[in-house]
Amino acid sequence: MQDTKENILMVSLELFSQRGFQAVSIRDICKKVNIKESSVYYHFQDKRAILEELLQRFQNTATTMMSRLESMLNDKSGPHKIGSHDIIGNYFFEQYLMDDFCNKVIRLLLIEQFNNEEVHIIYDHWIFAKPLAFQSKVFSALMEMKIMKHADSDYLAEKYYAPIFLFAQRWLFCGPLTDERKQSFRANVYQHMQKFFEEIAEEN
Amino acid sequence: MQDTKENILMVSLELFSQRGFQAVSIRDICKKVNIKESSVYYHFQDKRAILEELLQRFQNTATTMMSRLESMLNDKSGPHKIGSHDIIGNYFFEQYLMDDFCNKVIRLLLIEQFNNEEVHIIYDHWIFAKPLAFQSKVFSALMEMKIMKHADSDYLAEKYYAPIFLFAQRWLFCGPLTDERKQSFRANVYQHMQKFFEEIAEEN
Amino acid sequence: MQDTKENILMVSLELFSQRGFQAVSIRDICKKVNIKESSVYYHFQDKRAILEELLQRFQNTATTMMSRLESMLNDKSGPHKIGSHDIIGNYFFEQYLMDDFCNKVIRLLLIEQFNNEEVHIIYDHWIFAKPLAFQSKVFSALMEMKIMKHADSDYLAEKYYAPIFLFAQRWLFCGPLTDERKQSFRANVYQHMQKFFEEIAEEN
Amino acid sequence: MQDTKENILMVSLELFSQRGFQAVSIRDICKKVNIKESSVYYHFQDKRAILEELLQRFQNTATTMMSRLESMLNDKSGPHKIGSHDIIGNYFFEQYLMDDFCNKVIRLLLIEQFNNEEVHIIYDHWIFAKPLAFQSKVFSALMEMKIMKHADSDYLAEKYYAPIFLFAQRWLFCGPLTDERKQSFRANVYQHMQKFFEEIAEEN
DNA sequence: GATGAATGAGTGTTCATTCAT
DNA sequence: TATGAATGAACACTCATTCAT
Repeated sequence: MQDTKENILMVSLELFSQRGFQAVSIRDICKKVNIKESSVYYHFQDKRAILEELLQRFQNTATTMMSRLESMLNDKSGPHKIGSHDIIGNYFFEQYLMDDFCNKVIRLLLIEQFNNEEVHIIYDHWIFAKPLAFQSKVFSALMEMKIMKHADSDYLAEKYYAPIFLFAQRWLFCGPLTDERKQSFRANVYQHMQKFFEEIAEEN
Repeated sequence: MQDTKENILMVSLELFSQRGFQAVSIRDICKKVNIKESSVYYHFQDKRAILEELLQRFQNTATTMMSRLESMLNDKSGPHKIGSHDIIGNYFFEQYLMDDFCNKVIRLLLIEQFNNEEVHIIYDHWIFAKPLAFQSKVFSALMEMKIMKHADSDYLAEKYYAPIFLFAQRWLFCGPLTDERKQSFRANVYQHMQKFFEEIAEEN
Repeated sequence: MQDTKENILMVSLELFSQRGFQAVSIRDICKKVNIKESSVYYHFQDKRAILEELLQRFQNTATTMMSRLESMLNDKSGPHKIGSHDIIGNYFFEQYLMDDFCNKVIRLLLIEQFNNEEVHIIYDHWIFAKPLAFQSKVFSALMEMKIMKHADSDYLAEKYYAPIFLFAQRWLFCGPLTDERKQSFRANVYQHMQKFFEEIAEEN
Repeated sequence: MQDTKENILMVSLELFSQRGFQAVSIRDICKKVNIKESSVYYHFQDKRAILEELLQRFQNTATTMMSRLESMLNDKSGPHKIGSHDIIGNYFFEQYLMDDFCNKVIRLLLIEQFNNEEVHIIYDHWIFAKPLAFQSKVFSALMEMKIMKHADSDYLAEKYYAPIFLFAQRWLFCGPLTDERKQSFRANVYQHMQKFFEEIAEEN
């Protein structure tokens, strides 16, 4: 029933994430969805409303993902598992950075942040502020549990997250999200994580 | 004489770096340059040609900057100085990432890389491949000179460059390039560099 | 039951009388009636049919009003009373020119007469031909009854009706029909009528 | 040279005066002018700007006409001539109410006054306020010159102007301005003026 | 060097209307 | 009775570009 609206959203996201919001025309979207242009306006007030619904959905998804991760910090074994990267790998990499929907929205945010202050704020929050803050909390927890040597957890979070961010930018937010690129990302990122925790272990 | 052409280029870059190539119209450019739309076509074959001239100039600048850095590797004291970050600070940060012209082109590349394979290649080259390769060579040189403990120089380059990249993205390639943002970048990045070299020193 | 149809008619008239037929959209009407656009087509064949029903109702109302006035001419005391303006004031002013429904239709006729020959004929008939002819008959009756000096009754009707028409155009068919405007109209028009009959009386 | 702009204005006026501003499309105008729709936007900022230029020109014309009439009041023989209707006939009837340009603008004002407060003000000024005030001044002048019996000049102006207005509405601002309609107007209006001045003469 | 004038294709959006439910 | 969903045609307007001057 609400197929058409969903199709419009998904096609729009695909195109917005490639060319940016402005450069995609309603005609472009409709050609791909196979509807007439006027039909779009039954489902959305205007072009902008398509963008806004996408951003809203992204923020809901990201919020859910993050609150799942944070709830693990309260489990006894949570911080361990997060350290040993199963969890981060599953939630943050597979279901967020490499998830088809989220990946496209993040590209879109990346492009639109210069145009649109609202977008810039969302981008900064979900790509920098939130992940860094979370990682810092993880390290604090590990320090409290005496698993890690006491140190500046913010600085550690940066050291830990910066390569993840770099690999993501280089492999996941450049051209089309192919399986090869995902593989390159995973290889780089898991190597980094392993070495990072080895170095920490040595220090103890 | 060639004032008008220069004005067109600079105004175009300003706008392209904010909204992306497609979303800027010849009208927008001309309004700011204070000429009529038809006049653009005396100086440039078409809109695309403006973009291409900008990309060409950027590549020339970047090439010059990089070859200056590389020529230092052959000086005896070069690798030292690069390590002690005067040089990187001056050439790579001040005259490249934070230079008005280069900063704007890099934003533009960031936006256009999804649309335009040629642009993606330029972006990847000058933001990832070249800086990482150069840094790796610096570490190799330092290792050969026994100043650094022998290790995987590519991996070290990543560890060194990733936070620089992250801070650049976060502070220099988001909204307008203000003095406050430049200062945030410098503070973050110099702290990282200092700690990085301290850690290396400790290991020796 | 037929509430919706009635609402559509009244809202349409309101809007048509302000902006003209063409400039009012089905959407505009439906927004005010609080129904969906498709619902209109249950009650009316098309947009034009709304207009036609309004015109029909107006003509019925105007016919009734006029035939009431005319039937008084056959009463002995009718022409007297018409002369002494109670009747005209009540029927022609209050229940016609200043009646909410009729006033709006007349505005609409005024606007649409240039577009639509049918409308022009209705406008001319009910605003010029009928009132002038009726007034002429009144004066003829008064002359026959020796109450007025014999003269050209058509010319007298013009002299009598022209200021009424002017005041109506100036106060009743310009912006919103406010109480102040009604009062301005009444003041102007009753002064005119009084002076007119005084002058006639003097001549006798 | 500026032929195209002039053509756009004249064709627009023709159509606006028939259907009203909103109901005329840029397409309609261009079809008649024989240009492409985009060309309109070289000459005018937008559709509204066409209307505004027409209103401006009308106001200039009307101002000129009125100031010519008023300057005659200061001539000794002016008020006489105005009374004997040569002047009014030439300036106010032939060059204003029946002038092709002014006639069309007045129709347009008549239609648009309900939509547009600015238009309503212009209409009221040039159709009611100004002509009535001028006529009142003429009568005052004639009274001072002892040519007319002293009386309420405002009231006389109304009596004099109302039939002119009625005939204008009935013959000049209904359908197309044909020669027959102009003739009907002239016949009605000159008869009224003659009788009006005869009646005044009798009173002396 | 620069512009006045034009244009064909395309922009987002609104229109009256249809029709199955 | 009313609506959800769709549509073809039209809407005002912008686009990059051309070309004679």
